[in-house]
Amino acid sequence: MPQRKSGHVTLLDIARACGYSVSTVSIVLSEAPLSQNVAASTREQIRRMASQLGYHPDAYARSLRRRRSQTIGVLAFDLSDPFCVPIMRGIQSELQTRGYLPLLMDAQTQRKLFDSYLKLVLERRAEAVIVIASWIFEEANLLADMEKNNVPIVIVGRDFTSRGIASVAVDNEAGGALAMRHLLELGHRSIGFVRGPEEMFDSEPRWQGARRVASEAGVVINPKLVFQLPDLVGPDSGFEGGATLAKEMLATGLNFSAVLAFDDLTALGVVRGLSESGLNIPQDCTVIGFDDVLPASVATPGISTIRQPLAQMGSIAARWVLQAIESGQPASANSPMVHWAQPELVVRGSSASKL
Amino acid sequence: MPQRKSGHVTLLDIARACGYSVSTVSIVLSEAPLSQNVAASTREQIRRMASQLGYHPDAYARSLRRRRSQTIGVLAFDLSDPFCVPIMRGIQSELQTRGYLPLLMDAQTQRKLFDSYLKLVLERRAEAVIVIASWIFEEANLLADMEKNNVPIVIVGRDFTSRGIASVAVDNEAGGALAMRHLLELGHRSIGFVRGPEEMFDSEPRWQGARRVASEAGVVINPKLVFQLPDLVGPDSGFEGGATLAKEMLATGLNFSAVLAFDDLTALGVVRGLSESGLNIPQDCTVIGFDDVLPASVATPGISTIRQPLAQMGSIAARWVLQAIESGQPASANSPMVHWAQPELVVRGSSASKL
DNA sequence: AGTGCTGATTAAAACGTTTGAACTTCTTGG
DNA sequence: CCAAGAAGTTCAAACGTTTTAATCAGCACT
Repeated sequence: MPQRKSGHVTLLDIARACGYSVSTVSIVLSEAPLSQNVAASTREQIRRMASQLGYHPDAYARSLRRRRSQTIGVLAFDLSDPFCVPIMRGIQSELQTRGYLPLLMDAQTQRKLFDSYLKLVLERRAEAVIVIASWIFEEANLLADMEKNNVPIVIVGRDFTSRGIASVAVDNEAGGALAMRHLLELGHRSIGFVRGPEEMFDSEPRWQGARRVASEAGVVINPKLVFQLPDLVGPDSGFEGGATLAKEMLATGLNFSAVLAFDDLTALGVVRGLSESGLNIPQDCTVIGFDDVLPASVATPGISTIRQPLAQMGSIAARWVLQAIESGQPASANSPMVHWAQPELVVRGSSASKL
Repeated sequence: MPQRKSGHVTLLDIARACGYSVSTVSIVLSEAPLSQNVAASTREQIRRMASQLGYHPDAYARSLRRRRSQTIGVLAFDLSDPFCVPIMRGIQSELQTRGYLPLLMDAQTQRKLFDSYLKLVLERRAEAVIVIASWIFEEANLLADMEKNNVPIVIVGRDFTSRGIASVAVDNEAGGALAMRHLLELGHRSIGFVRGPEEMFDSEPRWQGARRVASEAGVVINPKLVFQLPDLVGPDSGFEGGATLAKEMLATGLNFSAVLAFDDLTALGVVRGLSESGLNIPQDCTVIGFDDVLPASVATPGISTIRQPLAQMGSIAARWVLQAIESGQPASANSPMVHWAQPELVVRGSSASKL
């Protein structure tokens, strides 16, 4: 075991150990095109020595020289949102096959942290950035700082094309429509709604979709049964809100046999609120959510929901940034691209036909 | 805007732009001790120019030169396990205050991926590694490769001191005891058990703790009511298993008024199984889980559970590796350290007294 | 014997920083 | 008037790679 000063084996160590130059060793170990010209015996010897000494190339030195970090920043606004992980996995598996490393960061819903990570992404010379916007958030200067250093950006979970950023998002309108159609097919006519908070972008189109389908079917929505979550204070405040509003809904004294909730956590909140008031789900009221996160499937009854193809969305975002890197264009070349992912209805125990 | 060849502003660019040498610029911008000797006016000028050009120091060049990556590898075996995220946050907030960057990696339960990330950690010259072992996993060679390059390791979620690795884990025995005591205090005497799968380390001590408390109270456990989950095929197969075993438990025809489940997902499975067989929770049967993950709290009824102080565990692990780095010792100096985190009982709607 | 080729190897420069030592110029005390 | 600091700045080497161009031996052809 050679005495190394800085704790890590370098090319030089190997070169000395087997009597070749650093260049040769580098060429062999990095499998450069030139390595075909290196004598097979030499290659063999170098490789053996490398693994014997436990050599691992220094990514810092390599990236510095190659001027490529092979790294993509992935900035999640709130990793504790179960929504994020599948997206990340989609990204990760796409990047991996192409030899890129995702540099994962969790802003923990803190804007300050988000900013500091943005700086970090620049310092670490990430070749592109993917932002997972599970939540509300407004970042105009994000655009400024990144675009200036021409680092391609794609945002997933939110349509930011109006700000000139390529976006991958679920087709909320279609999802809202899907949910409404399901309720109508079950025979429900008096339906309560819990819309998302004002600040949440997803909310409006979901509502639009639901309303469109209702009016197409000639069903009127009683505005007294339409509630809206207050602005969120935390990632899981949808649950509390759902429970509270469900009770308010009952308090109106109006009849309803189904509730369409903004998302799964809200739906779970609604179930809680209704249950605490003595109702049985789904016998007394059908409840449907949106997203299809884990808690929706393991609750009893399972929550019917509109599933987002999260992994797929992640992998599209990844493909886009890679493409942008390779073409040298900013991802938002002329007119920023947008992909609307198609959601899917998942029927579970919280659905029942109207008798 | 100066024409830069490689897309990024360097110290040289700034130096040229304001007529000083690279050294001076470096000294100012990196706030080296020498910068006190630099004229205030010079400092001012350099800083202004730097921010005007949008300079961000190159982490690669810097780390190369300083021989410190300021990076800690954080290797999660399965990020989709809700268990991981709070731990990561604990780690992250601890590291952040000390100026380290967590290099987050998700092995997605794949051993192959895990190995390749281990290699990556070495290449990226992480100064230490924290492994989040949410799941079963056996890595003897982990030790070999890391320890050889003397990178300190701490594992959280599992006691690996027998392999010479510092570990932070919950005190499962105490947790099992806590759960059992809760059931006894509610008056339950006939209790069913769903133990964790053979391969899961956590399972045995939880069971020991529960049994100890039972025998101390003179309560006998009917072995016919003790079930065990089959080996897991996926991270959420605990749910399926719980549902199936709950039905088997009913099929024994034996009486029981409470079930102690291995973890929250299993408990949710049990609730599902019992409900499908027509029982009401908690009136007909109390159910308690372990971990306190999100789905347990938002289900209706909420699942009583034993909470692990996950964030705290993460931050202890982080403190340990930092300490190891600073002292130059491997974290597992002589005898590897172990911290047993104390769990806490959380009572929710799935608990009811025996009438 | 010179030319050109091939096959194997290497020297040296570069990537963007940091840093110990050196170099000025200026002050101050003797 | 000189020695000795101090203040402000710079030189140059180093960190571990990659890569271009060069070297060198051997060999075949005119």
